[in-house]
Amino acid sequence: MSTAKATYHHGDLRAALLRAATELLEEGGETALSLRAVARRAGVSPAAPYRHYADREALVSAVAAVGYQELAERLAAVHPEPATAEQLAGVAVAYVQFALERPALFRIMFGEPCDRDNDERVVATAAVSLYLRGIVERAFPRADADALATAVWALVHGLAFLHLDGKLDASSPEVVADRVASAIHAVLTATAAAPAAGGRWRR
Amino acid sequence: MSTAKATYHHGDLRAALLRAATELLEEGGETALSLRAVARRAGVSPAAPYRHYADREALVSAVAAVGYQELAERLAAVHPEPATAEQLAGVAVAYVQFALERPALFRIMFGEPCDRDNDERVVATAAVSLYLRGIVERAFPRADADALATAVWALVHGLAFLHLDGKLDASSPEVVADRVASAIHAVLTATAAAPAAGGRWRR
DNA sequence: TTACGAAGTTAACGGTGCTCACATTAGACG
DNA sequence: CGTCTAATGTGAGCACCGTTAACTTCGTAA
Repeated sequence: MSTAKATYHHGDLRAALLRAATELLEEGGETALSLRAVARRAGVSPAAPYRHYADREALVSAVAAVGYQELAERLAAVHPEPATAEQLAGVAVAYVQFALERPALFRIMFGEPCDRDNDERVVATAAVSLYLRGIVERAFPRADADALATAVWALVHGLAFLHLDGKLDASSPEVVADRVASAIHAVLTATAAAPAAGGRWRR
Repeated sequence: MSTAKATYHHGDLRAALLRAATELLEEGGETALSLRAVARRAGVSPAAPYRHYADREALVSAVAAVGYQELAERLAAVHPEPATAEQLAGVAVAYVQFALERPALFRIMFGEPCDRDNDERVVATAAVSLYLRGIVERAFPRADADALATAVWALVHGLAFLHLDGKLDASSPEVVADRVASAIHAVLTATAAAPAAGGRWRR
């Protein structure tokens, strides 16, 4: 009762809109996230949101931004400072599970063109990127950190999307976790499996 | 002049709709691909498409299906039967470049929930999957082919999306090609960069 | 030739994003 | 304590969307 007065204009729409939008997204997927529906749920006229968000895109971006934050927290919760390949795999599993648990949110975050001028978004994704880079530097100190961090992010990101799209079976969390872990294992030990003994990178 | 009669009902809508849809997608992105606009461009009433496609989703799926085919051809054109890590990298670059050249199409193909009951779609993606698996089996005969093929697809797919979303700089095709190649290189030689000499997978 | 069924049309419903002119009111300033 | 202003919410309205239903056209097979 301390939060909103509820008597005058509204209190703080913007926050209410953001919350309503998140709920609608969770309940009905991206299509359910219409500006009018959000306004309806916030108990306000269809034009009111435009006082706080330039357009639908801006509201969606705001939802995505909190999504990035939640993803970052989720990853950090797995291991504060992962430093081995197995811990890296654990983080990867968490990333994919996040995508599968909240598919609509994940698609909002990554599945559509992102307006570059949304600060929250770029900051948040930079955080994810840095976190991964840290892991890579600790686990593979002698590697090209930039390239490897990019590769790891892409690998994990791709696994998330392929599961999300039904390209890979995602019927149970266990099989997903297994597949993610073994994919990472396979790729990190691929050189050993190349035909030329030792499997050096040839050029 | 041999193709369409243009005198009677229409000739073959369905094909014309598919073509119009592809054009609109290319010109104005996903949002431009409305059933009404497609009908307009095909010179037909707004309700006509429903004789050939159950709903918008069905038409979009059809567009996606030809996208899968084109992607498959594009990859096959790089190397008919890639068998080394470098050739694999070449295929990866082609995959990412396809995504960047035709972003809207790529997003249609992968960026939204895919209805499982569209045969064309599942067949086409199976083809891509098999193609990659073949490469992996030839280049890394001693690896777990399933796991490694999955990992490679995910890696490449993730690289495509991260570039598409501006998470990675995609300003010029050259820097993209470089990044993709070195990411693959990095991940395939990661074990050698692990702290424990030899970099075996620990458990 | 006629009757049928596939393919196209028109009109309409409810929903959407967005804009503009207007009403209200919180809070700063005299 | 009163007043003015700028922010915030309203209502009506535009153009568009997907989808459906009832209707018309017309090639084709009996």
